[in-house]
Amino acid sequence: MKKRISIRDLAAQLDVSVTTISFILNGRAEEKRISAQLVERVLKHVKEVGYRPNSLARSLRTGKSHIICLMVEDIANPFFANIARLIEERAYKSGYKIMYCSTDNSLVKTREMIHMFRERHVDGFIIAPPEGVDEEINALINDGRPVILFDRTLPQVSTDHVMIDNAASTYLAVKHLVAEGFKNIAFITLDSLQSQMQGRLEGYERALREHNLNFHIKEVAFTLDEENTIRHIAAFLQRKKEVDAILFGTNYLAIRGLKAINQLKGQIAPKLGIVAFDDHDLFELNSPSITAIAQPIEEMADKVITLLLNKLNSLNKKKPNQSVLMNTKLVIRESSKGAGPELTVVSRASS
Amino acid sequence: MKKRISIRDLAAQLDVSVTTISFILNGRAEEKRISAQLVERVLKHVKEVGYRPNSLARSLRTGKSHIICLMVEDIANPFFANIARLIEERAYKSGYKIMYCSTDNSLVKTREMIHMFRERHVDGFIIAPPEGVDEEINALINDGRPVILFDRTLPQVSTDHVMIDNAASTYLAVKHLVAEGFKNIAFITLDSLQSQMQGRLEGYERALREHNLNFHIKEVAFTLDEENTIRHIAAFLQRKKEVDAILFGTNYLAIRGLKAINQLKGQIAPKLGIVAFDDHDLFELNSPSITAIAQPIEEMADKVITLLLNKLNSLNKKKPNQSVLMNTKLVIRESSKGAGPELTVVSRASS
DNA sequence: CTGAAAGCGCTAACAG
DNA sequence: CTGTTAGCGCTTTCAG
Repeated sequence: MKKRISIRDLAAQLDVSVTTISFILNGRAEEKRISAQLVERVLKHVKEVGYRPNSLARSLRTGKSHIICLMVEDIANPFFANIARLIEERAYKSGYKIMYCSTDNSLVKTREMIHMFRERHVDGFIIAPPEGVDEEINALINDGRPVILFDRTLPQVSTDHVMIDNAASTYLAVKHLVAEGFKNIAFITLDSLQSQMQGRLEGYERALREHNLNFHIKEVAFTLDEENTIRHIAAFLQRKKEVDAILFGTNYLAIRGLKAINQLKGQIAPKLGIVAFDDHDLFELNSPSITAIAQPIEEMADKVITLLLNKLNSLNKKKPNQSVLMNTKLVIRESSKGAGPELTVVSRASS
Repeated sequence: MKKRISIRDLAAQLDVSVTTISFILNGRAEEKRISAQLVERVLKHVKEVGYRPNSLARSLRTGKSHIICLMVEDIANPFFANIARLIEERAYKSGYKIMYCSTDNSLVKTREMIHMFRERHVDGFIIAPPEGVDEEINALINDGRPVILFDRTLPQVSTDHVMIDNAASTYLAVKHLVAEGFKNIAFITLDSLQSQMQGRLEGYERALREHNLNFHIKEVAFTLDEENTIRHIAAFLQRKKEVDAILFGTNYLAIRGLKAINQLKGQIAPKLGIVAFDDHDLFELNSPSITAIAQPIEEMADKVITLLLNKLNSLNKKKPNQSVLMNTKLVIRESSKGAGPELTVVSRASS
């Protein structure tokens, strides 16, 4: 209804030029040697009429928006939701707003999103990228828009990264299961070539090889819905009766796997060792409580936003890219307790 | 690096006026009787050079943005994360993008957010509002920006709503617990005056009153962190030894409550009846599995986005406001099984 | 069918 | 210190 007030109206009402007002509003009064009393008069009036500059116009003019785009695989996934929350909080404190969106790991959707955010002059990007968007992301970087990648890398893209040591995480988890006496450790993962999943697979295989144990790998199609994932996992477990422990590659695979195991009660080994990737609020309550590889979510969020703000504040100076590799923590609970520890002790600690 | 191409460049390259290109790009070629062959030439070239109109400029000019703002209490809360996900998906299919943000139930933050989104010409709002933003939201509505409220109402605001029947939900949950033989049913809730929490409280009280049972209400401060919430709940349960069942007012209270109960093993009644508000992925896996009041998330997301799109498509026609009240579903699992059903059967079914 | 031109609201170079 | 003015890139009216 009511027409928004513009800087022009303000100028007319105050009998001052728009330039002056613009300078005052942008904190350049001193620099431009505008009298303190005028500054005060303007500020007072601005407050009275509740004027707020149109940020769209400002953005169009300056190319800046104070908005950061956060693209994750699925905002309903607790890992991403929590990290998004923390990033939003920290960004907000530094005067930035966050626009987030889910990529669904879809190349097409991600491309479209990148385009649309770029058009809207988003200042920087934090992305957990699907495979294949290397080109678009490079275009972004060449365009001078800072990009931080997290959770996974992209082969062709060179920029700041925040990652966990996936291979070391699964490696140590498997060692733990072996130490607990498990012999036939399965790895239930996704059929994904993404770097983080490949890393997890690598750690699993390396640990098994070191102990001369057999691989039991089940790759679930990424596109499968919950119900079908459960069915596939259940079928796998029924077929592989020898499996005595499972390492799950992602948080939702673990949950779906637990449901599958639940349905199979009595049909499979009663005391299956279990380790999940990503911790979960309810894992400690489960019986048995579930051992999990916990990602350092707070530190990751912190690092990601710090790196981005740094880049944002030193746009022209080409700094070398930083690649941050973080350690996970194996939270040991009841689900990975085995018959008893083996005697084999291996001293190699990291990947 | 590379300068973005503008409609002006296009016009020069094609030796056609910007107007013509603009019309063609906006699908008004026919209406403006532009020759099919010219249309084709332009479209072909646009595709070749990969031109994409600057949506910021377009937005500044038209006042539209094809962006919807979704404000929830906390995007890391599974209920909100899941509904956000569904809304995003459906909006996306209709050509709208979603910007979401968490309000933290903070009045100040919410106000600021509303201002900033309004400035950026967001087309419509979907809000789960904190108390006290009535004024800002009314300003939005008066400004012609469609607003849909969900999860809770605001006393002073009249617009479309999507809500569940909170009172009926807790009422039926309590009846169920009573039928299972529980006598001292506690309600652990927030110290919040928000409509949805008040509704839940009301249903609880009504059911107890009908059965002449004692109230056992614990209001946890909204601002408490996880650890302290657990401590408060534990203290409450230790003090009230007579409590034999608990109804939790929100999903995270239920989780924190379960953790408290877990810590108190042995110190309190071994077989506490439990019902949670909001279902959760892992509730069916818990032992005992947890009975929950499940909100119809998909239907809610559907309804919310449908209502908003309707409003968006008929901006001037003032339609009467729609208030949608949805039913929840009590998913009965092991945690609410009591000693045995009582003989009392009450026939009133809804609130 | 097409072109010129007027803004949307703001910033900032330039000229007093 | 302050005002004029030229755009940012697009849509749209109005006049060919």
